[in-house]
Amino acid sequence: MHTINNHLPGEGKVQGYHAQEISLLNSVDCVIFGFDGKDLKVLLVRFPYEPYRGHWSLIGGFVKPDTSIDEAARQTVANMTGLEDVYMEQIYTFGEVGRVPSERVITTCYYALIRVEPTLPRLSKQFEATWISVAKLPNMVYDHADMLDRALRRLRRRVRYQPIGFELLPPKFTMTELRSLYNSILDKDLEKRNFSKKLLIMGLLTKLDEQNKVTSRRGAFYFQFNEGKYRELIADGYLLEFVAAKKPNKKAN
Amino acid sequence: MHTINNHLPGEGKVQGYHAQEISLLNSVDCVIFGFDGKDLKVLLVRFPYEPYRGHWSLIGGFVKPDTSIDEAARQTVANMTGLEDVYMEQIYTFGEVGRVPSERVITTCYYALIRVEPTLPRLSKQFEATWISVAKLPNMVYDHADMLDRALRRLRRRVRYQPIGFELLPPKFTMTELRSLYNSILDKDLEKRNFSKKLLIMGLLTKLDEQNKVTSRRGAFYFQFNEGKYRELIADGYLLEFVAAKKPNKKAN
DNA sequence: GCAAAAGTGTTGGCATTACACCCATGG
DNA sequence: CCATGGGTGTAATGCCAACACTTTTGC
Repeated sequence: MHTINNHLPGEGKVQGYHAQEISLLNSVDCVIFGFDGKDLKVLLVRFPYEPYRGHWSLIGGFVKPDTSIDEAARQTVANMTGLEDVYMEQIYTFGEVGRVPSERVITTCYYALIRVEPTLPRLSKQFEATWISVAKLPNMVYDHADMLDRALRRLRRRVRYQPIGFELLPPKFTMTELRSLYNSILDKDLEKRNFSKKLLIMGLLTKLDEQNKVTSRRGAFYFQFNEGKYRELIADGYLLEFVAAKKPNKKAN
Repeated sequence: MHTINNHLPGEGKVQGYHAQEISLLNSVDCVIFGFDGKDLKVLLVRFPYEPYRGHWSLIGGFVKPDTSIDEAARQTVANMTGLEDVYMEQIYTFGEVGRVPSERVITTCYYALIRVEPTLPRLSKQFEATWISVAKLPNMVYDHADMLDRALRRLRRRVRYQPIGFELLPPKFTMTELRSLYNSILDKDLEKRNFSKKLLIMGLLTKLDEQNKVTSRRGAFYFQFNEGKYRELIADGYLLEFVAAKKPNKKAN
């Protein structure tokens, strides 16, 4: 690195062989996905500055000199939702020159997977943070629509060979809830029997004695994600697609 | 974005609501993959500055205020190889605070796929640029080993459902050359009959009349990548894995 | 005539799909 | 007793992996 094409008059205070380089603004934006039991949602806010005041926007923040970009993304999510230790993944860095009209900003986009309910009390006040269904997204500032698009495609792909979907559910969930989640992420209608069959055969779920009696008369058994089994599977080299997803998109859920 | 956790004393010259933010150095590093007909290689250089002078390094450059990061990566590859219009993909952005000891630098990593031979005359002088087999990588400066690792994993995954492998081959290639390429990327020994069968059934290859008489007495027919067919397939929703890759890793090639 | 690479067809097993009916319960 | 969602088994299909022999020709 740092070998070529990099000789401009310096402005910064950097030393050594970086001395002549110009520094730039860096930010992170977070696509916070949530699942409310029915639809896949993203957490959006109202942009607080002119000329885009009031437009929908992802949540973000600038990268400080003594903070890693991962940490900046983590803090962004924590500030907005109150949640720590959230599953996050870096998606892509947007570095076009004019993507933010007023300034050159390089923005790294992350997604986070969280559960919707625990955030609900903490939200709402800050910039009207709102859970919005990914099925009907509003217009957004800057290139945030691109970010969301990339995040969603990444999630859809990732969910097929890693059990990250569990991050969007409470620790205990019914098979129907799990399938409903996958249906809304993949925008497919996965076949009920095959879905549970596959998950159970792989051993990724532990069936509990407890039942959810709320949504049905009969009651539906709760399951837990079996993390030990998952580790075992990937250690053995299986990180297989674990959700059949071949049918063309019917109506989800 | 730009809503929270971002209020530090300003140093930069930015205006508006960014005024108090501090800017950082941004660079790009490129993992340039090449295939010499036998092994998958990366193009590395000798790092030119102390205290790492002479250590192996990826090729990179700083991001200028009026250049996008994609463009910076493109220029880096062009400067080092003389090649334009190269297949490139952004991999990941490395933003840990201490990853470059002397300075805070945020680096976005790309990979590029090119053919080895056309670069050979142009290389060598600049920082001893050298094609090195990915099978036996040397130690590298900073976190470049991590970059290479990520790039390689991305390539291995990508190559299974997008025909990017063709970018590493000349326009005309034999079935054996193609298989040899996939063998070295995936570090597997793909079965000869099944490999050609699958490719041919998918219609992604056009068989030419011409033969390569160099590597065998009998001669091997050349093929071309059928890009139209590829577009047709993805338009129809097939972006399937098109290389069988189940066998555990035997010896490649 | 033989070494060296190219080329090709068939089969068994497994995974995936598709499909329909019974169960348990609260009201 | 019935409406609602929960839960399960089987058969047909297609895809993939495994496998071995023939062809060509330069030397």
